[in-house]
Amino acid sequence: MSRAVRPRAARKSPEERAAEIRAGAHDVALEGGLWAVTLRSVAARVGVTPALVAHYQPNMEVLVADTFTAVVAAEMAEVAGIIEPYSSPTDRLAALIHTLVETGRDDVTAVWLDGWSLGRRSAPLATAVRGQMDAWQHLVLGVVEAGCSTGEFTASDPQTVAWHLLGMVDGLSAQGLVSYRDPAARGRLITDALEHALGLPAGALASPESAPAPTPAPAP
Amino acid sequence: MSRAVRPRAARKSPEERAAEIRAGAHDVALEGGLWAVTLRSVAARVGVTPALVAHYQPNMEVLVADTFTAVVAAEMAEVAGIIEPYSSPTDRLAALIHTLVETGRDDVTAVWLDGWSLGRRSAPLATAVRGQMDAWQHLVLGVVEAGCSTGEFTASDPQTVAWHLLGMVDGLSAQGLVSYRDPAARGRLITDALEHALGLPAGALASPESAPAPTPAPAP
DNA sequence: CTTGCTATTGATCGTGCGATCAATAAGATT
DNA sequence: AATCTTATTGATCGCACGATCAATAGCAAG
Repeated sequence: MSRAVRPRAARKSPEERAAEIRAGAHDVALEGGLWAVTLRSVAARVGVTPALVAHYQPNMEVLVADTFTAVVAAEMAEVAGIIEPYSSPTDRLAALIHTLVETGRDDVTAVWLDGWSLGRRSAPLATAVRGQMDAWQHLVLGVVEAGCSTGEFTASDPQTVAWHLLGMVDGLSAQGLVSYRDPAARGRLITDALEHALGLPAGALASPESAPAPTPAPAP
Repeated sequence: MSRAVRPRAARKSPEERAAEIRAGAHDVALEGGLWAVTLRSVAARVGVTPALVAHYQPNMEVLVADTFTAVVAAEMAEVAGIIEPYSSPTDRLAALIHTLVETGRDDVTAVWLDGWSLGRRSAPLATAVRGQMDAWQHLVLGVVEAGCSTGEFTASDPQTVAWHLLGMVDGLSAQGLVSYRDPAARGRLITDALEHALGLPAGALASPESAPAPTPAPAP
């Protein structure tokens, strides 16, 4: 099989090595949750000694917190990219819900759960978690407010609606980790509730047509 | 301070000792979450050797799963007892939401989070978690259906409403663990959403009068 | 008082954790 | 080619985990 002994790691610039370690921690977190992010697991993933990982980090508490932020921020950027092509706030919201709830994202959900759980005992992590929750709130709020501007949505308090959506997504995603009900049912529950909250006709937030409205790409 | 050496534990009947261990695990879980439920921590809590705890359990996986069930079932029984005295479904629902979200239950919330998280890797725990989720669904569904019967609530699908409520409670409680917003705001978000979903007038689910309608106790 | 049953213990094994530090060797500089 | 800088390592510490097992000691029955 694979060789039992690890060759000495190539010498790299501190910046490059630090980036590798961050990436390794990222991967480990997606595979095993934040609890799995340990000196040894990250070192093995990067192909390096645990001592080197320790050398690049003040302590594991901050590596875990930073990794949480990286994982969640990356996911948010990805989702933002997915919904961006849709032209109307309604379609964007539908795509957002569909993406979040119905396209297996258990790995990121597990990271969120660990963040809330571990955050009780790690101040840096708790701060990171609150920061990402605010970022998500900001993203969703933008869509809701846009819909209110165009008149598509009817909501007296967009802030509350955004929070409502995220609260349900968080709760139902957590439930999904132990296979409670199926993704489609979870999606329907959320779309129904949101259509209600936004004064939309039933079905308005059902899965958007798979091909997003094409945004003509500017010539490079 | 306290003596450094532990006296030999008194000899007890297996049933009694097993009950002590269950109780010890229960306490440990409430204090530190399911991750803290370990051979050594439970043994220390009970005042006994780790080996004895191991002796009474097939392995830690099942003790953790059983402890989860015990903690959550106890909480549900407590909540059921709190809302029972209220006479109308509306008051019962208001009391339920108020109790769940606005009276610090971070300890039990942490146990839920650990259940979802650890449940990914422990089959017995995952089963236990699903079982308790069903139990909660049953409790809430009873209240919602009662309200529909009396005509207080207008809901086409009580199942969905119950799930909606629990999904939000789970999500917002998790958020609360890292001090995201305050309990009152979380409660308001839920009551507003549910009043909407149940066709209730605004404010109908606001915190019930603190003194529940007295149920005449039967003479013993 | 002696005997038998068994609840309880102490010792121990192997694993994985975070962390530290002197020693090493790869690459850049001269 | 010799020298310097520093990225990387190996060794090690102390701790906590789950698990196992022969030895011990408390209690009840005889």
